[in-house]
Amino acid sequence: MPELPEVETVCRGLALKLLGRRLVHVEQRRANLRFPFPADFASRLAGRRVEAIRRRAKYIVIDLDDGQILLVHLGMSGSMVVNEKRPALLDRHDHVVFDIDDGTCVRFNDARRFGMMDLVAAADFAGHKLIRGLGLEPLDPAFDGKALAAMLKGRKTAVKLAIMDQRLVVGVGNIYASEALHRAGISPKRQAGTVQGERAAKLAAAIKQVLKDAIKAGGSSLRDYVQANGELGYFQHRWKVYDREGEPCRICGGPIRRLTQGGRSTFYCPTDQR
DNA sequence: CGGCGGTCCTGTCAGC
DNA sequence: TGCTGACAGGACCGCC
Repeated sequence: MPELPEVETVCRGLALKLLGRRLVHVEQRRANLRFPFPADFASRLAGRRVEAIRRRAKYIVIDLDDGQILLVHLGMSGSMVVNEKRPALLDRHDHVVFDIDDGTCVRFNDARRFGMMDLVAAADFAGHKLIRGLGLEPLDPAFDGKALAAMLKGRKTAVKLAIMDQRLVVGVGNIYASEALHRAGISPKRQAGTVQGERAAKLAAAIKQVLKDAIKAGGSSLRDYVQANGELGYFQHRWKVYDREGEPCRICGGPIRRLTQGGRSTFYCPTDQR
């Protein structure tokens, strides 16, 4: 899925198009994504004005004028596509279509359907099942070496799995986990609890930096990601290690290695990461 | 509580 | 060209 920088980019793109606008019509085109849609989903959204759009972890959080919040997760393959007009032909994976009061059209497209949408009263948001257990935002100043060391302390799992654990720190997915560990010079296999002190400070800084760089670049993307503004031409990031198995490390020139952790691919340089 | 494996679903690509 | 299996950005859930 889009990781934190991609979700941030989608939020910013959606805000440009939707802030202050009304949803004149919403079409829900199937009964469920990852979860069933809430009851009367489309009718509860029709006529609502968008007051704010923000991000929490990898969730898009849309405040509406009646005190409801539309919660959206893009899953692995979800995207928001904005068009000036509603297209004559929809894609088979366009699951929700929003018609906006200025005539534009926003479609939620998600081939794998690991994404989700829910409607929640603003007062119940913090206690929402999917929100309440989330960890620290990595770009929050409170997320620093000390905070990271405290959350990793005593953990026997590999550090790569730990920094992808949304209960500890949010928004770091499979790509940026590998990238941040390479930047920090830490092996993805290292036991999480041993990342303390200077190492933790370095890793926290590296996580912040890889995320910031990607946000600055407009969000990086892979093949089925479409920016919120609907433009194709998506950004090709030059990863340092991700998806570069066998290619030369940009630091030492040695081959990048791949391994499997928690069922997912990890990429790293065995020379520079310890 | 921590840690691990299974699971949801479709699309794409490498290899035969 | 067609088939098959592996793999793809997530994360919840149940089990030990």
